[in-house]
Amino acid sequence: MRRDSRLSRMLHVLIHMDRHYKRATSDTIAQMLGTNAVVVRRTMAGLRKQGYVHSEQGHGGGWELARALTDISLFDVYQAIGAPPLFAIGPSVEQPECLVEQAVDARLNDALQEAETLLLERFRSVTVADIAQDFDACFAEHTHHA
Amino acid sequence: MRRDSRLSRMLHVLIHMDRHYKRATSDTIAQMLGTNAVVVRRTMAGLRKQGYVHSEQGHGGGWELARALTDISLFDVYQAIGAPPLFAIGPSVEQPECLVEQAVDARLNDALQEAETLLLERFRSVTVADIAQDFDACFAEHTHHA
DNA sequence: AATACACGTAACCCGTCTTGTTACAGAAAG
DNA sequence: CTTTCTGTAACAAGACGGGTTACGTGTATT
Repeated sequence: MRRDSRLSRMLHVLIHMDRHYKRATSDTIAQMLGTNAVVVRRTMAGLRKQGYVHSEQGHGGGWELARALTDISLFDVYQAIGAPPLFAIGPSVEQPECLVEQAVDARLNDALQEAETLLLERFRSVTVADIAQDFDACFAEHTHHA
Repeated sequence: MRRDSRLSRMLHVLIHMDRHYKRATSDTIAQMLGTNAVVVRRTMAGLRKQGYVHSEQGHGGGWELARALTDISLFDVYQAIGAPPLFAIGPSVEQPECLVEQAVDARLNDALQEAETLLLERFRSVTVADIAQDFDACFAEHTHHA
């Protein structure tokens, strides 16, 4: 396990759910993602809390979209999974006493902050529907050549 | 231990070495960084291989700068420690078969790539000497008010 | 020569975090 | 009342940075 793949996975599943004519069970979704049902429930819990998806218990239950993909941005999904840390590098301690270390961390945090702002800005400006469109275009291309 | 702090630590120590009139031992450096001598040697090994610092064994030995801080950028140091992964998030698999997943990962990688480019650009444009100057300014300010 | 000092490196453990897995309780449909 | 679901808790696995011990090697001092 290297990098947190929850964002990627949730985007992936949201698009599949949009294409799925009926409720999808955690098991069905797990097979799509190549993982397991418990992981799906665990990760989707955040999306449910934010009202992006809805789950029904019992026989015939499962998951379904509660909002249009046009109303869900990558940022929304990122927030819904708990806004995990974006960067794998950073300063060593929170409040260093050493002034040299403070100067180092200030510069480092500046650069990281800039990158984070840009990244989250991109996340905000892209909806899951945009990605679904990318897929549609790619799929059309794919079948056209086949 | 959350985020990789090697870059921060190496920048920190390079500035201290520039201020240090003589060779610094791994133990001395370890105390500055709040860590231990073996970790220092391990991490500094990368800087030595790139020729940014030089180490001398035996009695009276230790570490010294092999280049001016003006000639070492944050990017150089980042590379020297092995260019560890910058991001803590990312796609789930390398080459997904699912076209939906491919579309998701493409968008995600686009955004990550943009952020990485920006970050490394900042790293390239800042020298360790720049940070040392920040410290000097801050230190002057500090003693002035005291 | 002997000793003390300091780097070089391998080996191992620990803490943290994501992910996978098992187990079990609750709810809804047949 | 059994089957099919979700909802959680609990725990193991794997990865990775960092801390620690141990031991080898080179160098100056005595």
